Amino acid sequence: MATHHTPLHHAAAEAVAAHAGIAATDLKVEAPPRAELGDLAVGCFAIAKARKQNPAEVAGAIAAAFQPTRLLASATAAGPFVNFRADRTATYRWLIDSALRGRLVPGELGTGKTICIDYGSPNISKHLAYHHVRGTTVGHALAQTFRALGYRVVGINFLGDWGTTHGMLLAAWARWGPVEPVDVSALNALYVRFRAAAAGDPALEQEGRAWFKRLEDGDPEARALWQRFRDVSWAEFQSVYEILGITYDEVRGEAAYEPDMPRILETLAGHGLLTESQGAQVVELPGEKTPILLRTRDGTTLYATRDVAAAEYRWANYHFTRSLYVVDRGQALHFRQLFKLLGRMGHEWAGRCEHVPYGLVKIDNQKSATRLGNVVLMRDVFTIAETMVREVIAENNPEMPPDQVAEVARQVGIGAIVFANLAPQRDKDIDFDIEHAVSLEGDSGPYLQYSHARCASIARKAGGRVTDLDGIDLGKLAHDAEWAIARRLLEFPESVVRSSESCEPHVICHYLLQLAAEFSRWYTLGNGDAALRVLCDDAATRRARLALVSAVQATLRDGLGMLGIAAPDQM
RNA sequence: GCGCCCAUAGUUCAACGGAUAGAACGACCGCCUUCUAAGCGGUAGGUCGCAGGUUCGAUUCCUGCUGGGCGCGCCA
Repeated sequence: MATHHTPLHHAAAEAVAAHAGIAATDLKVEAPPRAELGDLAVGCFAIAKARKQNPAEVAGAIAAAFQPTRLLASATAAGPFVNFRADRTATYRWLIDSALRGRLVPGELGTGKTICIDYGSPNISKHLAYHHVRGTTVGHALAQTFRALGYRVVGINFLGDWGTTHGMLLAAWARWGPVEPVDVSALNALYVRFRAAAAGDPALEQEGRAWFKRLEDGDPEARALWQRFRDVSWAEFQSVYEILGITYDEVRGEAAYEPDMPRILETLAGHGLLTESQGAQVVELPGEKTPILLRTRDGTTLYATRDVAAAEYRWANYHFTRSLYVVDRGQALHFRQLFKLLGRMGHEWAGRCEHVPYGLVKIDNQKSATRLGNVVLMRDVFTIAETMVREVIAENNPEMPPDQVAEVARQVGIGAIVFANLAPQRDKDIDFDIEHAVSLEGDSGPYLQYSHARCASIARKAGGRVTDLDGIDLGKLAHDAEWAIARRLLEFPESVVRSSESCEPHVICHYLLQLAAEFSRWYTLGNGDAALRVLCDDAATRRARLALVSAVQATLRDGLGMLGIAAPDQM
């Protein structure tokens, strides 16, 4: 079952379906591997099999029977494939018009559907370390992508503001505090010191657990201190999210679910799911070697318990179509168990919950972790990236005012980092390398931004972007390099949809690299031949090319927006 | 020990079961009288970890193996 996201794909599928006695939606329409084969291809394997015929014969018959349509000019059989050639002028019109109106992607796909995305979700009182950038940028990219497709997105920051680690911090404060000023760095240092001391001292660990128990029991001193730590942390996190352009729709930490704990445990007991094991309350799950723990022998609740409450809250409030948890792969077991537990509790929506795992961000080939103290701060990496980029911007734009240089350096530096984290498949581990991450050459965020800036530059020189196609003769787009761009634009909707379905922002990253490359190839032709430039002498040709440039610019801007990357007009 | 994930060019990565496996970086050769060279073209570079299986067709799906990563009740 395939849905076709452009009228051309739809027309190609219909053309084959009409002669094959098969539904158009069952046919896959793809781009042929080489331009000389055609613009759209449909393989006849399934049809041939059903008819017990040779696929090549089927393709030949279908191609022979083809009647041109408004968008499709011709069809030829090549082996088992029917390859269609598009009517270029009609295709340009649809593509450019759609792109200019921001309607190239099917913006109605998610109408009436809600997607919850839990991402970022750091622990309070700890640094936002560089390795947090992966989940934060992936989650944000998914949120932006789903929004572009018309879904209602609830971006959730499920702050890690509860649990034993926070008891440890209180214990550390009681021992070594108070520290002034109270900021995340000071709290983080206190926590690291405590973990180091506790490593050889079980009594200290017990002290931490006791403090969490006090916190959970509502001890006023513990609560007041905890609240202060939380406020300080959130202010710090927000300043970093601002750099990334992220705003959350719901900031609701684990602590918010504290009042639900007794009810959750009662419900589980009521279902006869809860059993006792070594003093703890657990639930045995089918197919799992180890049970899921919901209550410690000290009587405190656990991550899993609060996750159950949060999942129920989200369902009750949002009735999501999908509820995504963008969390590192190391927690795969936890989520598998959590979702099984939700299912056993009778929640039919448990199947809508998905763990969206991502690989590690390693530093010098080592796993980075706050409790180990070997962290690089996200904020510091941003600053370094910005600084590295600023020189290049200033050098290449001598007339640009200093404020603007600083602003663009920020956009490009951050864009480089974000892209570097999004471009590989989620599953892959990333070894952090600032030189590579901030590289301005080759496949990178800045390459995309640069391509966009070139489009904007042309439009500036031409006196403005094209905003509608009235009076423009798109038949003037006669060069194959221009058509190559159109073919690529045709793939944008499918790429975005696939990216959303698989929760893989890298699909969009690679699509945009290809689009930018097609544009750059075309652009460079103008270096050798002034007649091939957008701003050529012939007014009609110039306007048609300008329209194409505007479509590319809009698509790059929209695509970068889905990735959470800024698209400056100059750089 | 058990479970999950990964393995493609020297390196970093693509390839929705289909047509001649593609980019980038690095190397080498070219293109600034350029609409921004942060760019473009070209050359060199691959037994798609190994062995089976399913299929008309497998880098893609299944099984086993090897190598690496991560995880496995009172952290999150």
